[in-house]
Amino acid sequence: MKQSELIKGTLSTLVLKLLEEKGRMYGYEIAQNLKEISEGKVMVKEGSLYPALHKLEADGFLTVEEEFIGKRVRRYYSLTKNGKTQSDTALKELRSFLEMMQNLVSLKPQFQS
Amino acid sequence: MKQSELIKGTLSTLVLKLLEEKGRMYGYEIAQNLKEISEGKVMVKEGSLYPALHKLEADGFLTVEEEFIGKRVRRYYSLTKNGKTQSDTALKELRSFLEMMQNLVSLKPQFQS
DNA sequence: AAATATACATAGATATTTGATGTATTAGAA
DNA sequence: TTCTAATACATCAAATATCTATGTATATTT
Repeated sequence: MKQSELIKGTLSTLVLKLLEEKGRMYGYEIAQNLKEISEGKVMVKEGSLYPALHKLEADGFLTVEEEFIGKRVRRYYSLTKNGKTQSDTALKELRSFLEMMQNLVSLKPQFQS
Repeated sequence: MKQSELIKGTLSTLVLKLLEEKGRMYGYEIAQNLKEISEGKVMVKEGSLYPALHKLEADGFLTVEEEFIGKRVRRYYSLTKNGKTQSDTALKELRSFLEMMQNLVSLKPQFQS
């Protein structure tokens, strides 16, 4: 099992969390940020990130504003009201899941049936 | 994001861990055990579990012994030597991943760039 | 001038899980 | 005793999410 395979199902939640904290980010920035704060462990690929952003937008969780930096476009994303709600829900679920998994992988034999 | 979606990529590792602890289990037993120790949160479906077991067997990580309980067959699985190694490796990776994810979802704004 | 970094995008391949369906035995409740 | 639920295996089609690869173009650094 590759480390990268484990991230499945968590990417959009991480994106929502980042946007909740930073307020406004563009795709490339999100990828760099995830890489930094995970110390190189979360290396999200463009083929994962951009479709994920498009889906979050289509689901009504993000709004986008295009800005030109010189001639190059940047698509800045922010949370909608529903996005804020979704972020809180998803984070709660993810934390609960992580706690349970920690519990499962650290169970000592003597605590089992 | 459904809780159940988050388990992706972790099922075979959980199976390996259970087998390492219990020594010898059959499929149905594994499913029940995961359900119990996760307090109903991990409800592995047959369509997930049996293919996963077959794959682990095909990869040389598990051996199987068939036993008849009355007329009903049970397929008991155990770790091979490679399976033991794989179990240790996968658990180490999973624990490291969980630790990192815990860190990501609990980061306070003031600790970010 | 060339190489690297920034910044977006999509298509096809891959992997895993789910839902649905199937077969059959056994145990317990009505 | 008959019906239901639990036990125990299995497979297939569909859905989902990610990765690899590829593409385009601008900006910066060497």
